[in-house]
Amino acid sequence: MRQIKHPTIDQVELTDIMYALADPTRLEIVTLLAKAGRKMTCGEIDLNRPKSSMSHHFKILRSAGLVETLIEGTEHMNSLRLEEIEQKYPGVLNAVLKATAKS
Amino acid sequence: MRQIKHPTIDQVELTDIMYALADPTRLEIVTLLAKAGRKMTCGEIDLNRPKSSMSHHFKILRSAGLVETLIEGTEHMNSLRLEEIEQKYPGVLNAVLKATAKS
DNA sequence: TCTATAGTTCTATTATATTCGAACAATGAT
DNA sequence: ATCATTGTTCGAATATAATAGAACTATAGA
Repeated sequence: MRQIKHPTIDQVELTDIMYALADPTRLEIVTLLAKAGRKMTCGEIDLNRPKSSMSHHFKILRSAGLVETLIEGTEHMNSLRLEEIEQKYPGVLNAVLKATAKS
Repeated sequence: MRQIKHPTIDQVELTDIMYALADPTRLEIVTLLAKAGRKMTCGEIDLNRPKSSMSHHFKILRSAGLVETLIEGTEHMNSLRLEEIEQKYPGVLNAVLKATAKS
């Protein structure tokens, strides 16, 4: 079962995270993952956009180090890399999530 | 003395802030302003780029609500809108500044 | 093996951003 | 008035990103 490659946390730049979160669709994906607090498939995160568009956004979230995707069968299980990011950039992601949680 | 218009804090979207901070040049401007903790002219913030490029980045920082620019004579005095942004998005900007302060 | 499912990758189109020289505007000083 | 200073705006080139249909890959199940 071939898995997707992710950046190690030390490869993650702050500007990568900012860039990934600058898109409303991606911010919503991240918010939904945080609210759920569990792994979710791409299909579960339905924002009324074509698969290819969603896949594009997931790819950017992964390359920014925000999301980890594990392949399980035909499904891709996505989760936030919250702890790792908090370790490297304390408070950043949590503050963003606190802000999006209100709306 | 005609002043530049800025968005009110309630007009500032989180994605605007993320977008503005996603550019390394702009993140550096914001970091320098925070470190200085005072108003700075555009000229003081010398990142070895042409005036027009710097002006462009300041414009985006202003439109994102991150920077306030007051015209004083021929100089444009820039400052971070830290308190306002902290009020609306608690922890976000401070966490980013804490991250950039280390490097 | 055939089929369905989940998601990626390819490709093209369109939209946005970045960069920076040159021209411009506003102020202050001589 | 003229000139220097500070920064903006314009314009055009180049680069990067978003969008989405179509083809493709990998796995699971019948």
